[in-house]
Amino acid sequence: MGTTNGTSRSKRSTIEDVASEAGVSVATVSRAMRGLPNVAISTRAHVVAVAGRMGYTADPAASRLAAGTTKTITVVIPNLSGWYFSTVVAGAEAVCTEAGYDVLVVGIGSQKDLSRILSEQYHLERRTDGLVVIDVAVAPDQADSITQRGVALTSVGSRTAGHPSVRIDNETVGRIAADHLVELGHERLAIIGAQKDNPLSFDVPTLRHRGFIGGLASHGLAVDDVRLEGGNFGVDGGQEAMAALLDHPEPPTAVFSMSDEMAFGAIMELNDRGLVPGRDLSIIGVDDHEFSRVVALTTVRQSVASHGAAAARLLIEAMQPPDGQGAAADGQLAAPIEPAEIVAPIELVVRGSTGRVAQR
Amino acid sequence: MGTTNGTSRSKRSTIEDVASEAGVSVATVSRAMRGLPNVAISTRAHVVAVAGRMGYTADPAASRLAAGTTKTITVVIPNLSGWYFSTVVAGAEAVCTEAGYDVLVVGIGSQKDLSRILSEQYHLERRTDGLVVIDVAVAPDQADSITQRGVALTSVGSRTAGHPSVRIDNETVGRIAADHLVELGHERLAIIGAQKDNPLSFDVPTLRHRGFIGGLASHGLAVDDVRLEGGNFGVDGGQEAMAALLDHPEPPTAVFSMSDEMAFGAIMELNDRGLVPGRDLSIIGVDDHEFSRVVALTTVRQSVASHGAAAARLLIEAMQPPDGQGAAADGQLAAPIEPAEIVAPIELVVRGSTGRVAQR
DNA sequence: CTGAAAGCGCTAACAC
DNA sequence: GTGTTAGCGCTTTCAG
Repeated sequence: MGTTNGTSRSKRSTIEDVASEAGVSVATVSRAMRGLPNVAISTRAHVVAVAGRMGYTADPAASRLAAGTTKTITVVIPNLSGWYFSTVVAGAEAVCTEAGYDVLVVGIGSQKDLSRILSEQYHLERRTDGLVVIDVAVAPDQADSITQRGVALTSVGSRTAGHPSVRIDNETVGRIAADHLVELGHERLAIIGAQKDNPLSFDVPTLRHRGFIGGLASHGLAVDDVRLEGGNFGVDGGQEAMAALLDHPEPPTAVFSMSDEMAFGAIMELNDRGLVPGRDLSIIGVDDHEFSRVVALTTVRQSVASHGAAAARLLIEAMQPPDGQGAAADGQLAAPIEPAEIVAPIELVVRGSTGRVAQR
Repeated sequence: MGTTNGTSRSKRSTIEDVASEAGVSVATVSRAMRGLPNVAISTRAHVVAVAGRMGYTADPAASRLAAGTTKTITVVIPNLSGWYFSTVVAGAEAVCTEAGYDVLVVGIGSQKDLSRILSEQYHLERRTDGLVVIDVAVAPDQADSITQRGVALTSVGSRTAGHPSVRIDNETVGRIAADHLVELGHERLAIIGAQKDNPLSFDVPTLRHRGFIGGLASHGLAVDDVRLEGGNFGVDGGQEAMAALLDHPEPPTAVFSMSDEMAFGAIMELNDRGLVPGRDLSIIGVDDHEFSRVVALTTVRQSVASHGAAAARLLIEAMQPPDGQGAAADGQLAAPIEPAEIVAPIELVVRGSTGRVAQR
């Protein structure tokens, strides 16, 4: 008993099916389904009901082509494995899915991959409505080109000028670590994870380093004595760094590891040498990795999952059409609202890996 | 100097632009770009060159609509955070991206979410060409409906009848653990992570359990003495389970933890009680988690990242058009090729957490 | 408030 | 081999 042709209900229903079934035009169905204005309240109810009964939903591919909007958010990360990144992604994914967005994940192995994504011919704007960029440096001009193409941008871990971001205050992280260690009486200190080279940049290691040094200074400690070791933010790097530190004739009594993962490696090295963390040598990390409590690592906690969620929310918000109701009454342009910059809380979590300086 | 209209090169070029610029029809451009047959070799070269010069690439949204194919693969997981899942995803993502597929990630909190994805109106087939399902049970009829909709399916962690899969032999996992412990002289054993209820199913805990028991039996050990504790496969669960075991008047001398993460929790509990793993009580896990070596956990290793990569490859292979060149010479139907079922290798990794039974 | 019609950019028959 | 021409299913002016 169909309206137009007698096709049985085997195929997936299209907007036309719904239109004829509801006795309205496709345009009306389209409006009704998307909550656009200019639809009689009763009409809308009817259409929605019919659509529901028929199990109709707009074909995403078709609406993408027609509307140029994708209902998709892309998460860009250096690599998916690794606790930090996957946790952030998990937080973001939950929010996006909840809001009806598909979540695309792309791993950026090298800076090259980034430019590929950003290149004209990748059709970024045809694939996604917004980008959540995690711990990837986006140059200002890249960022602008992204938004000019109609793609929203939010970063977590570092800020991108003019765009929303979620991050922690990395200098304070360093300062908290320094305070804690100094209060325990330590004076021979070292850092694992420091970026030895460019000491003026604004990247995470540098900021934490600066904060740490600053913290020491404010306690009247000489900052030149702090030994630095690199460490690629992985377990291996941490272990090697600690080994190097311990091989020195006069090893530190406390070390600040810029990530928990490196701290784990450092702790392994201590164990291997029969030293016990918190007694023979104090170590403090950053993150509060899920595993930190297993090895009783003192750390500066950040709640990574919530960072991802917050970033996703900012992004979704940024993607809402510029204005809803009251178009600026007077002729003034709406003041270019400052993009939200969330500085997430951090917190010292004291466990067994730090203790009073051992008297020698 | 354009061919048709004088629009400057400001807008992204379409297939028509390329066609007129190359002096051929859009159909030819389409064929040439996609490597389809029936294009003169010289024409193809020319078209590709022109397209390259113009920075042209097919708009994904448009080709999805027209061709019904998405060049997108969807990874379905219980949750993204967690070492196991994120590692599998990382492996899959790398392969998919390499092959030119976009990677969609969807977290399945509950069984409900799965059915949502699978429901008609989600237009699964309009969003993705294939599914990699990680540790999610897909019912046979669900699986069939998926492929009937033209979406390929591969699972990792468990097999789905009639579809490619990547998994390990979980019974052997249990057996290896049993062998190791028995060889060290242990006789009072326990399992952490056992599924106490449905002992006949084919899920992972059950299989490992069965293998473990079987292994003991083949050494002539009574299987009824094995204490079972649940444990949700997380650190907390492992800790609680170990606590329960130790509170028993006659605690085991060795325990088989069905995952490394639970083993970590168990080790915490041992530490808290001043017991040392491998001396006072032996514990063996499964996975070879990246942190297992940090706590010297003996474990049955599986190489998780490669599982994800392998699954992605199987999927991509399965999505290739049924046949390329030599259509079956005689009238026979091509034998319905058995879907590949990869049983990945596992390996005992002995570290410090297991040792000879302590003499009391 | 609603409908008609013109595309969105590409692919896939079908002719030549 | 190559060109022509319908659509894919939806959104969006533009009239009423």
